[in-house]
Amino acid sequence: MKETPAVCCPPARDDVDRRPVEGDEADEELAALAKAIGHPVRVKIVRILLRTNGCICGDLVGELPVAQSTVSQHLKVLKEAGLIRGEVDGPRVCYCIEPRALKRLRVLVGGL
Amino acid sequence: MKETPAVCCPPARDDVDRRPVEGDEADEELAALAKAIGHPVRVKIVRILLRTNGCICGDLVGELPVAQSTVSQHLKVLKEAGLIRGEVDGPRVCYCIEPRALKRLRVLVGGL
DNA sequence: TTCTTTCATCGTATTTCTACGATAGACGCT
DNA sequence: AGCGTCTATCGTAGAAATACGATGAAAGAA
Repeated sequence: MKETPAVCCPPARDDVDRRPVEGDEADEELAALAKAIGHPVRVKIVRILLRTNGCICGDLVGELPVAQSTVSQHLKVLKEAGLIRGEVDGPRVCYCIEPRALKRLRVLVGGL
Repeated sequence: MKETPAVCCPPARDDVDRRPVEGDEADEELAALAKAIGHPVRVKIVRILLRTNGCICGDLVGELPVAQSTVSQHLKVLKEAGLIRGEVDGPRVCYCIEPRALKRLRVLVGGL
């Protein structure tokens, strides 16, 4: 009954995001978020993390057609963009989506 | 009264897009679209083209902090991603948004 | 035709991205 | 302590992105 650690992935807060949807800052923000998901492997990672919302870890490597170090790099890109979060769970690391960032991306794209 | 040529920018068709929202193809598609807007200057270009929906031309260069050749390159990226369209109007070129592609991007991001 | 304007393309330099294998650190287990 | 597992980081190599000035092609104006 312990398929997924479920250590991380806290329940999403659903408060309102008051940051502007356009302007120079929003442009930079949108560009950065878009760039982060601007790679097929990273799209897949996001999808996997959403699907297994109990957020898996290095099982990602098994699901993706690239080497472990490459997956780690992509995870780093997503993390630096704020789209995911990693939490150490013993010897492994549990990644999960940062729902606020994803929502922000949707808002910014929707604002176009 | 002829601020903008208004030569291109046909009225947007609003038929339904039946392509899947996930799967390998959708992943590639989303990654490509996201990558295209994954640069601040290109975000600005998209915004300008949306605002002046009568689609302007090289006035873009005046609005952006980069050289003419660089703007041209960014326009090429957006065009190759299918997000914009250019139509020759005498000596100048009139660019405008491809609404279907933008909608597709929204759908794909929304599908995450 | 010649000049001017508008834009794309070329050539180039610099930076960033992508991917891999190898290595090292952290942790649990024996 | 020693071992195996998991993951990040390093080092490297090749590809792609970004930016610029210079050049060229196309169209209208003189």
